[in-house]
Amino acid sequence: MTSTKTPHPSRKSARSGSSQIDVARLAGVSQAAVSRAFTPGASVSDETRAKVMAAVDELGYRPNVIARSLVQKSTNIIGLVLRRFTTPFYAHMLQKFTRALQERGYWTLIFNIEQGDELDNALPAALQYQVDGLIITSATLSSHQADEFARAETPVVLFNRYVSDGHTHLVSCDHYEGGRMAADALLDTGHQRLAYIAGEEESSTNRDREIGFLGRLKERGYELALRESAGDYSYKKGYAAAQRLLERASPPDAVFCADDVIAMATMDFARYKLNLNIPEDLSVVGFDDIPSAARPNYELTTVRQPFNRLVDSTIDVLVEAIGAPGASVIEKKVSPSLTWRQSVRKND
Amino acid sequence: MTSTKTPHPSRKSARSGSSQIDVARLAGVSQAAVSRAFTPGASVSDETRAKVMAAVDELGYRPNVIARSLVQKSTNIIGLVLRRFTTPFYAHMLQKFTRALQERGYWTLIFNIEQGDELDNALPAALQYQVDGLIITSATLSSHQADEFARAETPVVLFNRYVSDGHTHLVSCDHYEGGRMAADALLDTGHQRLAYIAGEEESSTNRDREIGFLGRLKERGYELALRESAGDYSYKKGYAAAQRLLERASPPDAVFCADDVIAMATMDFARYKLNLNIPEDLSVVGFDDIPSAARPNYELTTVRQPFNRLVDSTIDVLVEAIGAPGASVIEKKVSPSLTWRQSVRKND
DNA sequence: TAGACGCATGAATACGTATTCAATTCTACA
DNA sequence: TGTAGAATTGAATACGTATTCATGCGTCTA
Repeated sequence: MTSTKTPHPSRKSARSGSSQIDVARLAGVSQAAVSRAFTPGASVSDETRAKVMAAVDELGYRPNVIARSLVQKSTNIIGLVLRRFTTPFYAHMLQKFTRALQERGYWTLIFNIEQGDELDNALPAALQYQVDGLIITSATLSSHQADEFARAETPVVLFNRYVSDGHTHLVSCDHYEGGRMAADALLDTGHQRLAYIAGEEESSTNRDREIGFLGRLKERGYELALRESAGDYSYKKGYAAAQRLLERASPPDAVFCADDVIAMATMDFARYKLNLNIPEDLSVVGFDDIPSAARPNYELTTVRQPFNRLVDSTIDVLVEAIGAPGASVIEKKVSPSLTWRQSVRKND
Repeated sequence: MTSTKTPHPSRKSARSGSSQIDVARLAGVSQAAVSRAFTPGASVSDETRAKVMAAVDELGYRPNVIARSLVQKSTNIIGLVLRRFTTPFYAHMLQKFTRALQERGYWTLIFNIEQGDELDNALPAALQYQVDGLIITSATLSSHQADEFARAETPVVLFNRYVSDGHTHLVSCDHYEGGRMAADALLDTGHQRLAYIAGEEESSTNRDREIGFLGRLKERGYELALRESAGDYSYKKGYAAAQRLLERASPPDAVFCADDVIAMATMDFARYKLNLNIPEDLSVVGFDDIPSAARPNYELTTVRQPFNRLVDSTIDVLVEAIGAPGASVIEKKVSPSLTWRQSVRKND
């Protein structure tokens, strides 16, 4: 045997500090022992564990989660696909998601898909990063895309979309039912000339809310008097849509807005540009019940999406799917409720 | 023996689809060839690359980034430590950060540190996940913590903190200068009785803004008449602070608020509860220039933090530090500017 | 006291990739 | 046509960890 054994003087490992091998050497044990000292259920004597931990402290060793992920085939990372960061509803969602996931031992990897085609970019990336699961908001999967995740056995939950393809888990607020609630709220209080301001036309949430609203109107023998579209869920677009709507010859006496931000914009335009009083001259109903809807200058009556329940359910579904791969598809629909405040006139 | 040896017929790799070895086998080449086919600069003939890609398509193979990260010692993941998700300023920051990082080929791993001690949780996790770099907002590193990152050669940039310890990169808006601008704005327009409403007392941004404001007042022979503290940057706390401030016996004629949200709350309280006119009866200056500050019902005059420049600079610094480890510490201060709107009375 | 059994341990291996190294083929030029 | 040099290739190795397997040891029971 030609000894020499590739000397490689003090290589000291380039970047990630020290490894379990370094710790093992210093502690006078095997690398396996070091690994076991960090593995909860493993079989290690208190003595070697103590030796290991002493060496760990001396070297400032930290486990390399990437290496662990490679062998365990689990990263403890959840991918979160998101498109509307600055909208209050989604900002709160993001906050809740990251917090709740952390409490369950997961970290959140963000995929921003605001630009047009970025979903096609994000999904492969999520797969390549071996995320343990994926939450998709404001987007839908093609069946081909769903297949790819199925093949990788990576569970996906669609958040606030309801396009039952029988392939992807779904957790959504019942926007359709929410639209119906808005209709009832306005009809029960005696309004006659109803309008709807749409948000993003392509989004299924917007569509479901509108369908529910119109359907309920028809059921009760009414029909929609006026319709405007903001185009997206921004304040600015909402404000412009409100202007187009309210400056018509015969304006509505009540308007249901696709979300709270549009509703707030509508109230602002009505009050500051038209000097209308709310709710005396115009009733407004929103959707979401974001925190600012409760501000004293809005006091918005709105359809409440049950925030925490939506997020918790989504994570429940995802975690369960991670634990039991191949189980059947879960579809959960969460009911909204109506939060009564001061933006609807009661003139029965 | 009773056991049937648990045959495990076609193991087929449990989770992550197929590997380069599978591709190699199918294409009739070596695993190294497959790797090279995916490595931009590598030496592969067009012929083998074609064979590889054909096999890739057939198997639906995707590179495992985790494995790659292990050998390359680089994950292309940036950690982002964040505390205030729902505050408009930080919601926009998050949006910009994820977008800009993606454009440079990085993905964002979120560390939510809203609970008290979670920074101590997040930092080790970031190190264990081998992030290529870390951006920390609304928090500061202890020198011990900074040392840990230095040892791991993981660059850290503190965002909007200015605590020069000579150890961590820093990118910040000049909040001190911003406070001075607010003072000048109010004094130049002839206000006499000035007040300040603080945000989160412990935050360095709040402190710097106040020190700048007070310092400039003193320089010009004035002093602060009244001070209130919201306690944090929420609308609710701001509203309550405004109430305490404005219901005093001799209220101010102008108030500088630690951020736009507090300023908006102040305006709302003044108008809806006290029937004051703004700016005739009370002038208000905010800080940040978030989009909603421009809404027609606020038209808030405010100190603008140069949003895009802050984010871009932060990423520039981080990327440069990743490319040149061991280089000297970078500290970049970005100047704010004043956005004039309608919430300040001009009575010179 | 012998045997059975559980616990601790280290050597070896696997995870999926990039990269070094040596060997081979190809190209071009004289 | 021969050869230097470039281009291509596969075998081997490394990255840092978890885990299997066989072994050694001590303890308990009969």
